[in-house]
This record gives sequence, structure tokens and C-alpha cells, in this order.
Amino acid sequence: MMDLYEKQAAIAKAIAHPIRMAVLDYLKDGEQCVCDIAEIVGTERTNLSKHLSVMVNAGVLTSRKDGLNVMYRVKTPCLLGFMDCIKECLKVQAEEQQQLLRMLNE
Amino acid sequence: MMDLYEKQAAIAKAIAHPIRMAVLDYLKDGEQCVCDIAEIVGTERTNLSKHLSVMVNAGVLTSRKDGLNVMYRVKTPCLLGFMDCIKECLKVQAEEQQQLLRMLNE
DNA sequence: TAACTATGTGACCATTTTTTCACATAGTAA
DNA sequence: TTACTATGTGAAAAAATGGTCACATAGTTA
Repeated sequence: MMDLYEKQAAIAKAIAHPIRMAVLDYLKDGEQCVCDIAEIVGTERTNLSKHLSVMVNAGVLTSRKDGLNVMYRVKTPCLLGFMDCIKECLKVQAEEQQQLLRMLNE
Repeated sequence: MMDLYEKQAAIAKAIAHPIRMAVLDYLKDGEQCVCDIAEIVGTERTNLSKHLSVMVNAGVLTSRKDGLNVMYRVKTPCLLGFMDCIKECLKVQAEEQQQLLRMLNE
């Protein structure tokens, strides 16, 4: 059954990178071409291509050709909910820091 | 704002490993000592210690001492929902494979 | 106190990931 | 066809991660 954890980890890995996280966030409202993703994310095209292909291979994104462009979109919408969960984790952390700060200021 | 994605990715990274995924899964019902986690996950103690500390540093787990033992638990419960999301992704993938298989058999 | 048990840490090597470069390809437009 | 535009790929260097060993520490029990 350890093999299942391997597969699960593969999906988490596919989004565990700041660039890929930004891509996922940008794609939350629907499909976009590589050119626009590149502009928003602010990375070399070449590098972005690799990251996109990592996500496609992991089954997190799908793509389709549209003329000269290639459009990418999130394949499994529940992943967007995961983004919210991660933000929740960060919030908890930030609140802890805040509390610590208050204690230090007393 | 790229910095926020960095933080988000750090959390995803903290669970993007089969051993850490297994730990998270085992801890879903409450805190457990390292000794029991090690037994279930089936890894060298030393290695497990490192994985646990990665998760603690990322803010995914917290620990407390209890006599000789150290007890770990999931810090942000929404992460357990994430496990379900990942399973959903895998399910979609499996269904695709199944459909492909049907087509090949026609 | 001495021996024991559960856990953690630092250093090191092996492996995997990321990034970058030069080049390749597919579709478009002239 | 030729030139152009958007995207992808292979190889190699650079960076990050994972696993193992030897050793360290904290709490416990005798």
C-alpha cells in the first residue's frame, strides 16, 4: 500500500514549487495560453515549459493546441480547494507569529 | 507576491513525499508517538526523524514530549481534506486508464 | 549514579530537481 | 517557399533533497 502514497506524493510534488503554485493560481479561473502564463508568472519560457509538462505528466493540468498557442487548464478542480487549505495553514502560522510578537511587547 | 507562492509551495513540499504522506495519513485520527509512526510507516528511525522535522518546520505537524516519547499530530486539519482531493485526482486518472483499456479492447 | 530507551543531529554521499543554453518543431502569414 | 511566432526538447551544470552512519541528548529505571 506504500505504493499508493507514492502516487499521492507525486501529485503533491507536481504543485510543490513556487512557479507551479503561481501557475495553478493563475489558471483557477480557466484556461490560458503559455504566453500569458509566462507573463504573469515571470519566468523564462523554456523553464516554464518544463514546469508545465511536469504538471501535465502528473495529471494536474491538461493542454490543447489552439493555432500557434497551447492552452493549459487545471484538470481536477478540487486542487483549487487545496490552495485554500494551504492558505489556511499559512494563516495559522501568521497568527502564531502575531501572538508571539504581542507577548514580546508586553 | 511571488514570495507568497514560495510559502505556499513550502507547505506542499512538506507533504510531497511518500513517507510524509503516510505519516499524515496515519496521524489523521490523532497524535501518535514516533515509535508507532515508525512501525506503521516502516522506515529507519533516523530517517523518520528528519521527515518529521521537515513537517514540523513547515508548520504541518506539531509535537509535544510525553515522558520518553515524542507525540506528533497534524496541526492544520484542513490538510486531511487535501488527502481526499489527491485521491480524487488519482481516481480521475484511473478512470481515464480504464476508458483507454476499453477502447483498446473493442 | 549507571545503564537503558526513545528520539534527534551533523556530516557525508547519492539521487533527483531546476535552470539554462542551443536547437527543434508546428502552425501562421506574406 | 520564406520568414516569423509560440512552444517544446535534450544535454549539462547547479541546486536541493533524501538516506545512512556515528554520535548526542533527554528522560527513565535500577
